[in-house]
Amino acid sequence: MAVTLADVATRAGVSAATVSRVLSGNYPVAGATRTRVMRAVEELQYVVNGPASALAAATSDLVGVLVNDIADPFFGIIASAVQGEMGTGVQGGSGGQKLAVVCNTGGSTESELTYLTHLQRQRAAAVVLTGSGVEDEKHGAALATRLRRLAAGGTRIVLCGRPPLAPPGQKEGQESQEARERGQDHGQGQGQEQDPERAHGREAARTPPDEGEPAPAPGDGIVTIAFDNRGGSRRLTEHLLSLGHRSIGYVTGPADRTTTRDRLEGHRLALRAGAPELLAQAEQFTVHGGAYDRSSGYDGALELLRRVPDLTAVLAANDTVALGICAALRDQGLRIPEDVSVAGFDDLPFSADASPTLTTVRIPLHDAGARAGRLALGRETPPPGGVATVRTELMARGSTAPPSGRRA
Amino acid sequence: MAVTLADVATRAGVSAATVSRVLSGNYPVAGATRTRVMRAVEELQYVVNGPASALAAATSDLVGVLVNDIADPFFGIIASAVQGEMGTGVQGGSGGQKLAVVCNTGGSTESELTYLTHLQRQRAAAVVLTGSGVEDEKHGAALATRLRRLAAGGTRIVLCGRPPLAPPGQKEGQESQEARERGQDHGQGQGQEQDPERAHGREAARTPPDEGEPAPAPGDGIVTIAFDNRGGSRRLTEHLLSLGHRSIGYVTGPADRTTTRDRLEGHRLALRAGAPELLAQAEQFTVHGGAYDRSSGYDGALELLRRVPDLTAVLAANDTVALGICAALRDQGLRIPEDVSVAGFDDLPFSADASPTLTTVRIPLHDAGARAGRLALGRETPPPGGVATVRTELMARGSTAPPSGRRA
DNA sequence: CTGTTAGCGCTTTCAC
DNA sequence: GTGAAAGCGCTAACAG
Repeated sequence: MAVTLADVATRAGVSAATVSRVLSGNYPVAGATRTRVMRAVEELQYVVNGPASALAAATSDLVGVLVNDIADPFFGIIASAVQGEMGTGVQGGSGGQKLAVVCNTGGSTESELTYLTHLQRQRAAAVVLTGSGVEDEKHGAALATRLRRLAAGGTRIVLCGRPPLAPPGQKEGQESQEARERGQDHGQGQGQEQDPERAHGREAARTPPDEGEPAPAPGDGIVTIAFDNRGGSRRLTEHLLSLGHRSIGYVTGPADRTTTRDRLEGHRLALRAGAPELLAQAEQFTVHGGAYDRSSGYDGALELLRRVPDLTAVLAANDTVALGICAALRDQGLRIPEDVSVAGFDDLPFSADASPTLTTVRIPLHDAGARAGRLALGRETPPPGGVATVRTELMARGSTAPPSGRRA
Repeated sequence: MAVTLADVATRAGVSAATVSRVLSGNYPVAGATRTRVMRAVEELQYVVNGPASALAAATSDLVGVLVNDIADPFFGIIASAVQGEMGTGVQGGSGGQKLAVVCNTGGSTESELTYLTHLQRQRAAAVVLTGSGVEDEKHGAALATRLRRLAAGGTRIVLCGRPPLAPPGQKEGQESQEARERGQDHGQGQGQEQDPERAHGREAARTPPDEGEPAPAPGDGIVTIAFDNRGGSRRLTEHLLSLGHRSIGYVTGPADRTTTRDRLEGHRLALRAGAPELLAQAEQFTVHGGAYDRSSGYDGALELLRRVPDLTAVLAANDTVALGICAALRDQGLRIPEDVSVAGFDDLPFSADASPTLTTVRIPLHDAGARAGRLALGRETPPPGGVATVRTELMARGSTAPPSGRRA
């Protein structure tokens, strides 16, 4: 089990320090010596002892990636992109490569905290938290504290796909409340988001862009790549409205998630602007799904049909839920989109191949994940204010069409 | 960044050794002392330094999970199951929990080796290699050597979804060659696999089952959970044959993968047994896809249609490829299954919801992954011979039907 | 350019 | 039961 640095040193006839220098490569060493050392390494099949070097150097090459559900392609794609930036690709070298640790929280807040502890134990170089956060007052505070402590300890923190942390002193949710208000008067619903950044205008204005060196982000150094869920959802509902739908159901994601809230808000904003008369009965048209999964969509659609027999369109929390909705509708003998239109969210790979092809909102998951990865490595300058909002794009496809008045 | 064991010790008025004992819990400590220590830990927000303890204890709590493509649900499901066994769930404790590190190799052999090095550096407690291995003579040897060295160093190795390593002295591929021969006369094609274990009969016979203590597996201690790809594929083709198809195309996965080979073999076995006259033109009906992805299916189907205009059925390397095939077929104005039947493999979640629902072969990915996880932790006794083969099940659904003689 | 010298923070005998 | 002390294997100043 052994073979240590010292063994290599002896074998090569040099000191341990020299071997260390050769291996880490960040120090001048004579060519001949280097060769000799390398040969000894080869012969002895020496492999660095990670823990020992992490201890001595007080740094580790671990980067944690927290995901809510690794079996869900939404997270798989992001995780894959993050990892793609770690440089452990084909280049085989031994340079500054990091090891991305994908941690599956299952959406549980405790699990999230537990993993954070693990990563803190390992003195992780960075942590990327992906996807929807949980909207719990208590957890939010605990999480924020923990993250800031980690950041203070030198671990880079990147949030990807969730809103930025509320500022320290501030009450949970207050920030988003404000953004919500502003949301009402932004965008005219013509597909193109005018300025997603404005949703976090105040944050963004706080500090001027850092130029040059990949510096720690402003404020607490925690960087955020948010998704414009609200805007995308709004445009999606506008699309339905413009097709002539007036009986639009909505199957949401889990109640306490930021993503769920934002998407629902976007939907309501569109209604308010384009068909305010529908707002009164909004609750009746909304089913709160228990999870971002297929069965949640299946059951939700059934419930919706029960409540609103003349439904002409259903919006889903995401593409997977939409698939479940489609299955339920079909089982009820309804055709898509002739009888009922269906739309998802995320534009996962299977959505373009579904039958009919699924209307949805595209989030550039891969790009966002890659950027998060670069940020985590400090290879990219953080956006001004530490927050960037990623645009989303309406993908109008075959599963939505004008209502045909099947019954009524 | 600090707060060390010593700080806690001082605060609690005990020695560092005592704090260590309290924290690891595997040593008698007076109740009062324990309480005092715990309080100090709380107050100081102490978090163990992983590298330091790993160095001192010469063990780590990392478990590596190598996957070919984390964005593919096939791997996501397995990884999720493995991680589910690590016990980092809600139980929050600090006991023998392990941290599962999901590593995305992208199917690259170098990347696989690189990750193994990283993991070895970290002195990982176990490594789980999932999915199809690459059939390269050179790589196979390098990988086997590396794996055995890791195993010798105390790291548990589990292969999940790929065939067992060839015995040390033996030539690559020889083992499977033999199994292949035997495959020809096993099973009468009636859906139920008679005895998948027989495929590795020789291995299995080598050593009697270990009872009692989760002992290191027999032989080199490397445990394998293989999937019965060949049997499943065979039954799938039999299904098509029994529906009356005689013009069956096949879009394979990447050429050098064990999974690709096994599934193709199963297909050929079924043909040989049920419709030997088709064997002669088999090559013409086979398109070698470049990857396990959608576009590979799309392009493959187009090519197949070009070669064989009167095609009545297409088999896909997996479900994702099948989706691409469906898309291509539809784009050509063909109906599924009326004009052409399509079948996939794996039974990923979306397959049951596809339209039409996809005929495929189910692999119990979650169960297999969970078992691999338990094996990796030494919480389950290895199967006799160190190899278990997981059964696969034909899921006949809506995408396959008798040929209708659309044209001829 | 290379060797020497201290630790990094924790675990673990070995005494008390 | 608890403390003292000796490293685990490596890195990072310092000297040469």
